[in-house]
Amino acid sequence: MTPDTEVPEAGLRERKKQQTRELIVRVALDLFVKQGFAATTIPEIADAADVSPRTVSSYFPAKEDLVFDLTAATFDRLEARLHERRDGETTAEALRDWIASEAPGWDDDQQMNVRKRVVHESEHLQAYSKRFIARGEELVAHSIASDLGGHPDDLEARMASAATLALFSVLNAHKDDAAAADGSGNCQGTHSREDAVELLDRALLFVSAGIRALQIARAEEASAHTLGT
Amino acid sequence: MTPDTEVPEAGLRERKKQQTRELIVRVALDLFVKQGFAATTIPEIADAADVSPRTVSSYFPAKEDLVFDLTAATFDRLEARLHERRDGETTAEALRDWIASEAPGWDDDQQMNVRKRVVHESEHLQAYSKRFIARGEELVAHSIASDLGGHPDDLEARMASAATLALFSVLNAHKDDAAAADGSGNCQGTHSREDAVELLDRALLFVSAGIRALQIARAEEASAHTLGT
DNA sequence: TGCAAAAATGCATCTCTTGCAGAAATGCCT
DNA sequence: AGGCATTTCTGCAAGAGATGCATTTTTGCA
Repeated sequence: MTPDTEVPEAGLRERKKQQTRELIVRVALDLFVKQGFAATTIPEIADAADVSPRTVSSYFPAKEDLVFDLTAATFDRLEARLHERRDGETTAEALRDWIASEAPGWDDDQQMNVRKRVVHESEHLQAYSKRFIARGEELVAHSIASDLGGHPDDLEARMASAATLALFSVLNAHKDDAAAADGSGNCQGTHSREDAVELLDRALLFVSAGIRALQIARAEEASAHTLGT
Repeated sequence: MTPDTEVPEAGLRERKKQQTRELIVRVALDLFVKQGFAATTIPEIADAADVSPRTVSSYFPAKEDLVFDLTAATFDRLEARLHERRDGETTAEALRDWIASEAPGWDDDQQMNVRKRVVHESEHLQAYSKRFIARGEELVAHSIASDLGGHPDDLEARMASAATLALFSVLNAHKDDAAAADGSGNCQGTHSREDAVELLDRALLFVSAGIRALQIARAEEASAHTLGT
C-alpha cells in the first residue's frame, strides 16, 4: 500500500506516459489536417512521434481514438461530475456546472478547432463521434432517471438526455458555419463561450417542459381510469 | 428510352441481384448468431452463400452493413415518406404514418429479432447502429425545420429530432428486456406492435411541449426587449 | 547498485477493404 | 437462334489496422 494520498500527483512515470500520449495526439492531428485522416497511416504517426507503431496502437485501440482523445476526457469529467453531485442537486444543475467549466476552453483550444476541422470532412469520423455523444446520453439518462425515480430506458429519460445532448450537434454545426464562412481554414473563436451555457439553458427549458407535459398526460390518464372513462 | 412505365417491375436481373443480397444477409445473420459477429469472417459468409468473398464486399461496403440492411431500408422509407408528404402535412403526422406502417413488421420479422440479438452483445455494433439513428435524426431535423421555418441546425429542430429518435433506444431496450427475461434465446413478439405508435405519440407530446416552451420564452424575451428591460 | 514492475518495441498473423482485370451471366436486338 | 453490349461475379493482390506474444528497455524503489 502506498503510505498516504493516492490521487494528488501521479508518479513521474505516469506523467511521462501522459506526455507521450499527448505528443502522439498532437502529432497525429497535425498529420490528419495536412493529409487527411484516411491518408495518414499509423506508422507515419509513429515516426513523427518517435515511437513504435505498436505503441500508438497500445495507447489508442482505434485510429479514430486519436481524434477524440479530448472528447473522451471531457465526457469522463461529465461522468465524474454527475456521480459526485450532492444530494438534492439536479442533473440539470450538474450539467450547467459542467458545461460552464468546460466551455471556456472550447474556443481557444487549438486541439478542439483542429479536431473539428478534421471531423468535419470525414463522414466516417462524424459517425464515430456519435459514440461519444451516445456515451453522454447514457450518462445523462441514468442521472435523470435517478432524479425522476424511473428507469434509464424510460422514454422520458431517454428523450431528455437525447435532447440535451443535441446541444453538441448545434454547437458543432455553428462552429462549422463559422469555419466555412471564414473561408480560410483558420476558425478561431467566433462565439460559443457563453453560448454553450445559454444553449444548455434553452435545452433544459425544452426538456423540463416536455417532461412536465408527459407527467400531466399521465396524471390525466390515471384520473380518467379512476373515473371509469 | 423504355416505352412506358419505368418503376413498376425491375428487370429479372435486378430481381436476382436483390435475391442474392437477401441470401447473403440471411446467411450472414445466421452465422453471426451462431458464432458471433467478430468471429465470423467474410470468406465464411461467402462460402455459406455460395458467392465469392469479393461479391460480399461489393454488396456491403462494411461487414457491419450486413447486420443493418433492413434498418437502412427502413430509414430509406422514412426519407421517402418525409419527402413526399402533402403540403400542410406535419412532420409529426408523417412520422406517425411511417411508424404505423413499419411497426407491424417489427415483432414477427425474424430478421429484426435476430439483428437485435446480435447487436445486443456487441458494443461495436451498438455504436455502429448509431449511424442509422443519426441519419434518422438528420431527416427529421430537416423536416421539422421546414415545418418551423427554421434551420435544421437550430436547437429546436435538433432537440426535437433527437428526442423523437430516442424512441428507438426505448424500443430496443424493451425488446432486450423481453429477450433477457425470456432467458432462452427465443424472443418473439412481446409487445411494441402498437407500443411503437403509442410511444411516438408520447414523444410528440414531449416535443411539442418543449418547442412551445421555447417559443414562449423567446416571445417573452422579445417583449422584454421592447419594454426596455 | 541491483531488482522487479511497467512500458515500449519488434514480429507475426489475421481480417477487412479496395482496385483491377478477366470470366461469366444476362438482356436485347437482328 | 446468334451475336453483342452491359452488368455482375470472380480471383488476385496489395494496403492498412488490430492484436497476441516474446523481448528489450526504461523507470521506480529498496
